Amino acid sequence: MASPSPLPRLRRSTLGDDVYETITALIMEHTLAPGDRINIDALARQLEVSATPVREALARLESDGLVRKRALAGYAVSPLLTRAEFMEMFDMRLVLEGAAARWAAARAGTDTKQQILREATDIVAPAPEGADGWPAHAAFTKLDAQFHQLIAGAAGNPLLRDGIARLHAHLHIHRLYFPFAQMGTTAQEHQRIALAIEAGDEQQAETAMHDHLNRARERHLAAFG
Amino acid sequence: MASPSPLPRLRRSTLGDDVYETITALIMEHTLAPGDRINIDALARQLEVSATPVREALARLESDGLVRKRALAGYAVSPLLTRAEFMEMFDMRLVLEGAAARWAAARAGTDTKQQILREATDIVAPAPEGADGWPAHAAFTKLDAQFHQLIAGAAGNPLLRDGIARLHAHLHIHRLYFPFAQMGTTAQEHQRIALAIEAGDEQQAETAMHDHLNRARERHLAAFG
DNA sequence: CTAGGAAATATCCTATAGGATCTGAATATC
DNA sequence: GATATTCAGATCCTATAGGATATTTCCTAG
Repeated sequence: MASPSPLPRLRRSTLGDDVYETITALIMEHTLAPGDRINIDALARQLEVSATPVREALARLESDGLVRKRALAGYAVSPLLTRAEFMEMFDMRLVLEGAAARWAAARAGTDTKQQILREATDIVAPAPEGADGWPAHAAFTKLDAQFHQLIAGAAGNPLLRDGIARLHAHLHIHRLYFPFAQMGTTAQEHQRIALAIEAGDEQQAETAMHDHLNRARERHLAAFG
Repeated sequence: MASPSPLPRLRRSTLGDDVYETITALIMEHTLAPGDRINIDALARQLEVSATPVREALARLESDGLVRKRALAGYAVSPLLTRAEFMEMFDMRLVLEGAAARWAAARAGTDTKQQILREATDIVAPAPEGADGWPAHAAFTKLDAQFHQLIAGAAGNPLLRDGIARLHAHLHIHRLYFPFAQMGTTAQEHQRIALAIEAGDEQQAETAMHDHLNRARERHLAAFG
């Protein structure tokens, strides 16, 4: 037997890391709903840890923008976006994801481009068991996020990828409040983006991404009454 | 006497907030240099606080990207950017600050536009006491950052402003390692940006900002050998 | 019934203590 | 001399305790 590859490090995380991930998930799943006060002591009891790692996790989440701190009064989940904030976020998406599409068209390798095309196609048939309504919507939302995340990664700039991820975390929290997606229309929009990226056409990729985002914005605006 | 306006809240921050700001300043001033290990206990002793608010401040700074954590081994100041990272950061600046210039041209009010013009002019005479060399460089760097920050604010999108601020924090850490600025050239570039913004010419504002950033990139590349 | 104040309780924040793990120096082995 | 092992001390992480502050509840006066 040749020399074995080194064993993977068994553990390089702490309780604080676990708590951070747990709280993030609680927020994403709306167990901690937007605007909710976060009771540190109660949460620590539920998680069966002391308040110390909970506080540290919340400090990180504050800088992530997912929670807000009021000194001496504790933390709360960041509220749902106002209509104005929603518009600002889409403006920012236009800037960042437009650039991501452009750079992906310029830089992505063949394998990645094929994967982007596959993801654009997969979105049409998201529900594996003929599910309908909310489960279909959830599956679609997940695939939509994967598609955008894939392009963000394909752009080849970690700062851009992280910036888009931050926006998507906020967007994800809002998914319960958005109207059910129009999957056919979105799929076509995704495919136009993917085809432009595959063709290496930077300008067309950006235009298609802008088109998609602007239409998504209009679709989502119904949630703001 | 009409009803008095409510008195300002006397204090709405905690020791942890103070520690966060102190550590940020230590990093910005290179008292904690890039790559340095951060000894939590020693730092807590120096600051005459317990380790608790220090750990919380570091948790926030981790999410800010200014420090990195290695579980069970503690924190270190994020290292200086590699050449590749520096290039990625400038690509990101082109995207974000290009958009900021465009939006500022479209949205800024007359007062703000005048202020932008003033700041572009002020950068020519940064040293109040005929100082030379490093103090002039420091003063220039500060005014340069103010100019960019002003435009980011004038863009009217808080997400964009925050994104640019994050980039600038990283850039600021590197200022000790960059060549002395060519103030005359930079002033001209700033003025071109400011004039385009004042004129409300979005495209020209973005082009001028791109031009400025690309030239700044070239000037700074000497620091990478 | 409403408003204001006081008291009780809960929560937040920080210091301290202690166990787990890491780091670096000293020592042993080849 | 180079490398591996051991060990002591330092450091990190988390739990606990206690004081400060905020929030909630209760009571009283108008």
